[in-house]
Amino acid sequence: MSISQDDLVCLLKEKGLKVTSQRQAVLNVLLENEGKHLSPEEIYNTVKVKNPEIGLATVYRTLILLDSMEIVYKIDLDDNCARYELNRKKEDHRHHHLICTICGKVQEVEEDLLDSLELEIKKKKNFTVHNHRVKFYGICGECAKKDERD
Amino acid sequence: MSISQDDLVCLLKEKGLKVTSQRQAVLNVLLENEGKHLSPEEIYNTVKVKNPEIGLATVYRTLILLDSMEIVYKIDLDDNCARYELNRKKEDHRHHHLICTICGKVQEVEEDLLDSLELEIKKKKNFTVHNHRVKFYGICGECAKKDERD
DNA sequence: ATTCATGCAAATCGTTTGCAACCCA
DNA sequence: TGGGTTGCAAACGATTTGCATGAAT
Repeated sequence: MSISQDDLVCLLKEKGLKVTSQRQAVLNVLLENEGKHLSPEEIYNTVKVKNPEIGLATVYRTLILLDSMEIVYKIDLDDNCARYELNRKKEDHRHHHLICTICGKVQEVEEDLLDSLELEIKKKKNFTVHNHRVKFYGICGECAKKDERD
Repeated sequence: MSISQDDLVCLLKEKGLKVTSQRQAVLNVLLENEGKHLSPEEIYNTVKVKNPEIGLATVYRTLILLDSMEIVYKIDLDDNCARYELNRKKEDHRHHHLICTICGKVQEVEEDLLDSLELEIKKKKNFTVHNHRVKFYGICGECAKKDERD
C-alpha cells in the first residue's frame, strides 16, 4: 500500500507546509501510474492534462519535497534522467530492479535476500548497512523466447 | 590485475583505431589512481599536469571508448557526475560499493554473494541475470566510532 | 594520402534558481 | 496579513557535438 491523498494533506499540515492543488496533482499522477517509474518530464506532461497551468519547476520542487518526506523514491535507470516511484509502506529496504538489456523493460523483485551479504559486510568491513540500491542486468523471459526462435 | 599500456596498444590496433598520446595518458592516470573512482573532470585535471594541451572533450571521448572496450566501468556515486574505475580482469560480475552516509567515503566489497538471489530471480521471474550494480548505504567503522564518543 | 583524432567553442539537456506575482492559512 | 508557493525565464553544470586543424598509419 502506498500513501493516500489524505495522508499527504496531514503530512504537509504537520510540517506547516501548504496544501496546494499542484502538490496533490503530482501525487495523483504518481498514484495513477504505480509501477511505471515516471520521469519528471513525464509527470509534468501527465499533470498538465488536468492542470495545464502547472510549471515544470513546480513538478521538480514537488518531487524533491515528496522525496524528502519519503513518499517517493528517486531511482536511476541509466537513461540520464531521474525516475520516481512511490514508497511502499511495508518495505524497510528497497526492492530491486531487473533491467532487460534487450528490450529495456524494467521489472521489480520484492525479495530482498541480502541479509547474509550485509552480515558479511559488517564482519569484514565493519560497515553497518542501512539501505541499498540493486540493479540486475540481463535478459527477460520474452526476449529469451524471441532469441530461441532465431 | 588491470589492463596494461601494451594491452591498450594491441586492442586499439586490432580495431583499426589510432594509438594517440592522449589515449595513453588517460589510461595512465587511471592506472596511477586505482581505487579512486575519478570523475572526467578530475581525470582531465590530472592528465593536464603532464599533457597540458589535452582537451576535456577528448577525455570524455576517450572514456567512452575505454568503456566500450570494457577497459573501464562507469559508476554512479550519487554526486551527479560520472565516475570511472578500471575493470579487473578476473571479475565476471561487478564488485559492490559501500557508501558511508556520514563521511561520504566509498569502499569496495569483492564478495559477490548474489548467486542465490539471482537463482531466485530466474525461478520467479524467468529473468536471466548477466550482471548487477549494487550500492550499500550505511555507516562506516570510523564514523560509528566517532558517533559512540558523543 | 587517407583516415581517424583532437581542441575549441557552441550546443544540448536535465535540473535548479531568482524573482515578482499569487494563494493558502 | 504574511510567509510559503508558483510560473516563468534565466542560470547551471555535466556531457556532447560540429568543424577545421593536426597526427597516426
